[in-house]
Amino acid sequence: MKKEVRVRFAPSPTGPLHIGGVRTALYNYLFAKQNKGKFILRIEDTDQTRFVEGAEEYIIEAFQWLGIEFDEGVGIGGDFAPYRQSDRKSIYKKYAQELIDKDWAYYAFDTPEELDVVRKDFEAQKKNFQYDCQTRSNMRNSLTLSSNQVKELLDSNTPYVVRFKFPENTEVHINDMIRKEVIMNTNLLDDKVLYKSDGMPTYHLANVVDDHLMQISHVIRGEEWLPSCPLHVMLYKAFGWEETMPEFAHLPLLLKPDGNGKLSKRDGDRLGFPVFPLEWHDPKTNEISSGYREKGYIPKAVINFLALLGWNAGIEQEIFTMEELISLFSIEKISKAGAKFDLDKAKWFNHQYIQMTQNSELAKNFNQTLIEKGFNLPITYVEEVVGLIKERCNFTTELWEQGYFFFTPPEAYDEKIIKKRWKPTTPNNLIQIIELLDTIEPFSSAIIEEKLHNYIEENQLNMGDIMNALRLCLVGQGKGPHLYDIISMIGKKETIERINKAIKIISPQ
RNA sequence: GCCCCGUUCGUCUAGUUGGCCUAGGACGCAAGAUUUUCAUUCUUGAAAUCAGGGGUUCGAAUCCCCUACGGGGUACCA
Repeated sequence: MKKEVRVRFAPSPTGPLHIGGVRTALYNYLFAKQNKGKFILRIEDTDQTRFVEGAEEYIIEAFQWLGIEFDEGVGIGGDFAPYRQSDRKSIYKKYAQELIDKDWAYYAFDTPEELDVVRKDFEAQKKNFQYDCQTRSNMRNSLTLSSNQVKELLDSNTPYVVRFKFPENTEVHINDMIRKEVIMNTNLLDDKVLYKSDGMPTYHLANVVDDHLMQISHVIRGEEWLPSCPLHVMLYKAFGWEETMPEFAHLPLLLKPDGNGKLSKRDGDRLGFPVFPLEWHDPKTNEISSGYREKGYIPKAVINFLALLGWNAGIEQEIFTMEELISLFSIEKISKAGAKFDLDKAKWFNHQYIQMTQNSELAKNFNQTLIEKGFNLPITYVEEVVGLIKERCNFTTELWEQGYFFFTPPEAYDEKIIKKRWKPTTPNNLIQIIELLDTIEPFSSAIIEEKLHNYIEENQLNMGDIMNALRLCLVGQGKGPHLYDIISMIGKKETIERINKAIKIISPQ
């Protein structure tokens, strides 16, 4: 019988959720849904010194915005609660103790200061210190001290940590679903701290214990965890949990768009694109980092783009619904190399999704902006405007700059267009156009187009000059959708007013 | 330094059991078409001797080795 798929996303609440983390979560989600399994949110806050106010709430809100739902976890609950590691503090100690009792771990009394000294010493000799099977015999721990000494230290509340005791010269085999077999020798691995002197476990212990207790079937996480995976595998062995050990998949990293290296917060600020799903206000530094949501991205576009950054179904389709992603996803098809973040492609995806989004839905959000700006118009009007301008928007935030003229007259007139299209005869021609417009009934786009074209032809006027000058009057720039659509939308009265105003400002007599 | 992972157009990638690859698609770029404008859209094009070098083989982007380069790790951080 195949066991139930249970995967988890386990961020640490040290700040906003990085977009690479979003991708990791997405892959976990797709895998869980495809296998009719469970997707769990576990908060890994074992480092109390790095706790950041609001980070946990941010993470939950970000996934809500993205449309990624958890089945269990912080904020939802479930059979394996609690899901926050700080709330699980009491359960880890006995597991650390179990390892000590089984001789898979030991107490270490070396203080951070002492370790520093040793490290500096090694450095001076151009060597690298590692607390491992070679060096542990020279340190202050329960391996070198007598049991009486250890008992005394413990009884007198001397701070200690618990370290994993790697066996010497043993090969650890990892079966990674993406990279296949990876082998590492324990002689090169250090005796990682499992339990800290503050009474909290480290990631390594907590992660293995919780994954076991929560019956996690697959661990899908970033590549940065690959080097410590042998420790995790050994921990499962030490606990005697090999039978139910999850399968591992280590994802390639998201790289910065220019040059190389992990995508970081600074890159976003530097290159002008968000690295976080939602805008983040740092409570300590007061710094603001931009978010996809505030920049006008459609959540589905972000999902689609992210899914394809490191994974490919092997078909030429590029636009996928979440349902399609769920059915097509496979861990085996995840690429091994890191992927550079491509801003242009993200923009293209967003453009595609804006075109696919219903006008009514875009209008709902756009109307908020309009209300903030003091425009209160029927939603049907806003919907019509959206329909006319959305194809020229890459981001929903561009709706205003692509369509302001449907709501308010231009405040300025583009000098370049004036130079190119505003001739000495223009004002007179426009006055005639006004007279013509005044007679048009019904004032619909098609009729206006017909009448205007006829007029221009009959009077042997230059179509380009007239049309562009007219556009300048109404829009203020050489851009925008079909002029006749604009004219009919804003109405006869407004059109005529704008033409008169433009003539007055551009050609004052 | 040491350990691990990786390396196909500028970018994301297809290519998974070696032959249909004179290496395909998308973004971006260039040119053209459409258009009263800006976009959109459409067409066409340039763009990877598959990191380099050795093998194995009738035949390698695909298998093996070496080198180079890139990334990750090397904390009482996750």
